Amino acid sequence: MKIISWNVNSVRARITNILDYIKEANPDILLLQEIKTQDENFPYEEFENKGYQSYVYGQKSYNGVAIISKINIKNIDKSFIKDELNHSRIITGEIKLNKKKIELINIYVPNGNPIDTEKYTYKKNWLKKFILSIKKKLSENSNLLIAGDFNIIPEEVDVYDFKRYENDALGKLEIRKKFRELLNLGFQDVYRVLNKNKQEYTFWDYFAGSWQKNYGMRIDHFLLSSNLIENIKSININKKPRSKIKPSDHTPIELLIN
DNA sequence: ATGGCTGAGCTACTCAGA
Repeated sequence: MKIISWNVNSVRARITNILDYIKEANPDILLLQEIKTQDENFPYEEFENKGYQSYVYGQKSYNGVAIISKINIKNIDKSFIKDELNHSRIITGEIKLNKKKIELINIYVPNGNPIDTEKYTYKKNWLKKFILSIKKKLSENSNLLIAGDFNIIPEEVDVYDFKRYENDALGKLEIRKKFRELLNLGFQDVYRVLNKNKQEYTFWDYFAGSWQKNYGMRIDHFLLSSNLIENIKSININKKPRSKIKPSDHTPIELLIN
């Protein structure tokens, strides 16, 4: 089973790129973030024509997440946390894999910049609530897959120049500790487990030739419950979509699991 | 490098992103 996570930065502006990518990558499940549209304007038909059903938690202009799937997803939930700003940032659902019931948790964590504003407070509170809900979920189901745009640089190796981000909402120790807190609940950062020291990124700014200079960061992640680690076949950051015309600033991460 | 580039909503310009 191939599960892919991708912050597309508007599903409608990106629809051609996404459909081209699906044709090549052929995912079973595609977890999208930042779809930037309300449910009623979501391009359901374009995905349906390719054999996918869409489960959408949209929002006008900003945020928004969706699960695009060839297989049936059960118990779709859009209220994993109570979001204090009513942002659409989490959609969850269940799949069956080798008799294991796996909960898919697709997230778009707040950016949090600038750090001296309420945006940073919102990010911290959001992560706090999220971790609490994960703890609760773990007491019901120990097979969790959390994927998406975490807006967290886990370690110094995960960004082209850490010094520039140590006082940024993506790289501050306080935020990176939230990531560690999640791992300590019994999760593995799948990319890092399979690539001990590799420096690869999932995001490059549109500005100042960041892509060309490889000024990127690894902020999109797959976290998997430790007891699912034996099921992993591979994980791959696919840089190709970032090199296309009219790209998202993020590129997809592809997980193969059996 | 607190800049610069992109998308949405809207139709001039702001907000948000990271």
